[in-house]
Amino acid sequence: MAKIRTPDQTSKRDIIHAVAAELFREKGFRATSMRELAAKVGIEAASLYNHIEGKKELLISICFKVVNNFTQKMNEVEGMDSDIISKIESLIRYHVHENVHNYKDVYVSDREWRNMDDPELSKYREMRRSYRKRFTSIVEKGISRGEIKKVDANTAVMIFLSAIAAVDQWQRIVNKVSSEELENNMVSILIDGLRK
Amino acid sequence: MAKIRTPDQTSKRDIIHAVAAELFREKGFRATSMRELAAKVGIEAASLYNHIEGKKELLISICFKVVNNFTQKMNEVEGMDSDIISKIESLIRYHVHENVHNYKDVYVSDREWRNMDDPELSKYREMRRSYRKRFTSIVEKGISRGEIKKVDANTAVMIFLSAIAAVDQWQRIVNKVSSEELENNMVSILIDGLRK
DNA sequence: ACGTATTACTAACATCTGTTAGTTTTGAAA
DNA sequence: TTTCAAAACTAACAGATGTTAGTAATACGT
Repeated sequence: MAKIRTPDQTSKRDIIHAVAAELFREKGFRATSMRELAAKVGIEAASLYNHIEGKKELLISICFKVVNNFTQKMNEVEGMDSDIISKIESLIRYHVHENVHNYKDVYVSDREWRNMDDPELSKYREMRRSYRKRFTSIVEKGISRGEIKKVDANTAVMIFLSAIAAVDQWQRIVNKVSSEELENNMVSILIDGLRK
Repeated sequence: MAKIRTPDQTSKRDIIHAVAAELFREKGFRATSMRELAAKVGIEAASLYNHIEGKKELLISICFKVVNNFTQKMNEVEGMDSDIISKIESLIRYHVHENVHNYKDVYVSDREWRNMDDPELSKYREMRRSYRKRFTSIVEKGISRGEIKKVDANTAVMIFLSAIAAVDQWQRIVNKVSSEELENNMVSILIDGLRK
């Protein structure tokens, strides 16, 4: 026999997934062709199918990798023994961190998930919905405990998630300011507002 | 001669543009076919070309309509004789209003502009960049006047714009809460923060 | 009612798409 | 060196795409 499972540090499959995330982010899922992806990997389009199952599978894999990470973080935070503001701060910092250090996958998951089909589409939507609901519950608990002023919890969570999701669009800022500084700025503005 | 310029209240061209915005929003520019657009208008695909120049022209028209509106509003606000917090509040309220009442065009302009080509693409990017810069300048003036606490102005503007751009994704909230209530919630959270 | 500009239609084009079939090359275990 | 699975290649498919050409229907000013 020969060439049995070469568990290279980075398999070609992983390379393809990484390049796909890069292209999906730059041009969008639909605007990225398998021939273009293959060229960037350095092989012919047909050869991709020795490593992956298809174009849609690439998107599904990226989207669920991201959403699983956030769900896991939410599990951690919910189990924390701390005040509500600290929990929210933890979540904001994690979002910023992921959007800076894992921005390709996160961006694709945020912007291109519409291109999935059922049943994955439904499952993905449900996971996102559940995440937002858990986030909202934390804010509401903060309000009832008096740690947070009375605002619409849904609106607050909407602001957090969308503001953070846009971090990667502002590459200039990310380049100028360090990730940590960015986290601090966002926490300060979101939690304490603008007014002096 | 016959059929000279029928200035109907809503020309077929306007209808096509409106339906296009609806489809581009729902499925994305690339995923929307001219045959699908035509079917929703009630004609054949080829007939569209009696009214419009092509698919790309539809996107260009939508994107610049939106960006021109925001630029005009910025002109107004810059000319206002009021304190900085009021100016920012005006901009936030205008963004929320547009995102609720003109959400199809705004969404397409925000999310699908990548599908334009040069020279429109460059011009569009420059207009957005200019708008953000002017917004940032307002925040910075607020800081130097002592109306606003010392935050990174770029980060603050990023939070505003992205948070507001996501309003339309939260249809449940928009449906439950009135546009005015939503404006008030967002102004409160963004300007005064969460902490009690 | 007539004439004509507008608008709709059918048919087709050239191109691009994701994917499959079949074949050859490659590279490590034996 | 032999052997054979892994992985590359070429060629082609079937379908969708935006758009054009050519033609028929339509509706309005006269």
